[in-house]
Amino acid sequence: MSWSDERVELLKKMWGEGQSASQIAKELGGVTRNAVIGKVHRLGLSNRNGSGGSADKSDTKSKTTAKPAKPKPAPKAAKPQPKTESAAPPPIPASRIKPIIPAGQPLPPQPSTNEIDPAALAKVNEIEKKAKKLNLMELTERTCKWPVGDPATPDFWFCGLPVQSGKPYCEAHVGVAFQPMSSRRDRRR
DNA sequence: CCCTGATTCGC
DNA sequence: GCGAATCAGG
Repeated sequence: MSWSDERVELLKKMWGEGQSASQIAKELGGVTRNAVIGKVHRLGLSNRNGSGGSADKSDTKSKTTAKPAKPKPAPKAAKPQPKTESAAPPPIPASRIKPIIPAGQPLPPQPSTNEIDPAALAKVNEIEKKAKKLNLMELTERTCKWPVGDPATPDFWFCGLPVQSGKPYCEAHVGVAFQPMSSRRDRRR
């Protein structure tokens, strides 16, 4: 496989969208994430908004062969969140979350959507925009299994983003799924 | 352990 | 130019 124009385009697009190298590699097919990363570097893309790993990689002494030196060219000035969003009106119409779990797995406590941390909900709405939208078959042990939409419609899919820990959901969904049992104003009745 | 990106270096 | 191997970090 070579880097055809189209493939490079897709690479750029996805990288720009913040997709991970491995995800891009999967999408392209025929390449590994290393290939993607290598290409990204060669293309001169590399850091998108500072995030992900660390931009600072200390030089690694001498390994096997003598390494001359590794001067640290100071990057550009600090970029305070470019926020380059042109057309992205997130109306979020019927973005109702109706969690329904595939098999016998920990069910998310039906979010009442009114007793959940608003910030957490906002986060969910945001990540759901770039969810992988996997179907049941594509779920793996480490893809977020948070269901979105109505299982009875074609708009049903699973988040599919990388799960946070040993949990079944990604960070955002864990946020709304595992609300600290509190705020529950113990209203005896 | 899973993942991320970064870098190096033989091809 | 390419990307596996390796590195470094979360």
